[in-house]
Amino acid sequence: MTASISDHLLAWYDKHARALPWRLPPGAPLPDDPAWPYRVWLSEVMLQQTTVAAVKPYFEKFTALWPDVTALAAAPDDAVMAAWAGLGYYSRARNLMKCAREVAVRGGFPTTEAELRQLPGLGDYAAAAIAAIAFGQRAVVVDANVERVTARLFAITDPLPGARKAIRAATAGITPATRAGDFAQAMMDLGAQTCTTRSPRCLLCPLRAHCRAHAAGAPERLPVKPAKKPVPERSGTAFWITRQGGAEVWLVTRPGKGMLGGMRALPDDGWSARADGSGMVPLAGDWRELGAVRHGFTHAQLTLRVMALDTDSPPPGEGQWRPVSQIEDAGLATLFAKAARLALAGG
DNA sequence: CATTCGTGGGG
DNA sequence: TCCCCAAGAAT
Repeated sequence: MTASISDHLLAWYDKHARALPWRLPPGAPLPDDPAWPYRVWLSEVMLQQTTVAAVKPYFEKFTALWPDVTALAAAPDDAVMAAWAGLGYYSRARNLMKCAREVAVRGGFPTTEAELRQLPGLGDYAAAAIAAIAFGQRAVVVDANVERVTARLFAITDPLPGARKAIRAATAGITPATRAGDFAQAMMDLGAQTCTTRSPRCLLCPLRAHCRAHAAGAPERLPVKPAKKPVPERSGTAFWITRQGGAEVWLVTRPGKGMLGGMRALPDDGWSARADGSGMVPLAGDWRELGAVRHGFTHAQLTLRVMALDTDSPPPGEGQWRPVSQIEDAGLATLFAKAARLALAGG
């Protein structure tokens, strides 16, 4: 039988695999070390909808602070949320803690795809990826890279998300019985570096001869994606409330669900992706207008006005005074870090 | 099935 | 500047 797609791809991967902090060299035996599945799991969660470049420093920080799942399970919530600050999609960090604690109680990660799928924060993709990469099991791993590569290989022209079933079936058809983890990572490397969204580098592609979209002449058109909805424009106000002449600032912890859920933050006027903030100040005083910051979310574009007040009276509600000198370590999401920077610059 | 959830980099 | 989107999951 002629060499298969997976054979070609694995041979390519053996030469061209990216070296990544959470990855073994191609073909390496799986370490018999509980820290190994932990690192695979941590990287997979961090990499959800997030670029490799963005993940790297966070992966290094997390593994230095918490080298294994037991250590992470024992960490206080606010420390984990603060360490995640800036990486985005904060429900991942909340689920990360839930998952770590479940895994610590049961004495280690489960090794089957079905069991992994039951853990918080692990969906179809991550469960398959961890089963294959961490435990060497044959699992069909489909992320956005694989979706793109497979749609092109087989010239699947049905638009997403309807095409997912066919894409998954086609991916299953080329997933090998052994080295499924390397195969998945090879597909993702290929998608990230060669079979890219806008201008695929077909001349460098090991699967060029197998690719129906390349043969047809317009691989960059696949997969067909649905039109995106317009992003609404929102406005809100954040409050930089200090005491002792600006030495300490009042920070709150946002509710556990919703935008920036569970994160330490500046108090604000209740803006959301769905509605503008009220614009009302939380306490009376001689407020100063410092200006505004712009911040783009996936589903809203926000202009956040920043107002400042130095006061001796405690603001209403839960919160705590934090030293302004350590604001960089307070664990603010990027939006509020921008607002804090504006305040520190004096408007 | 559609919506909600961040952020930073590249074209 | 603007738009696109990246190792998706939860609801």
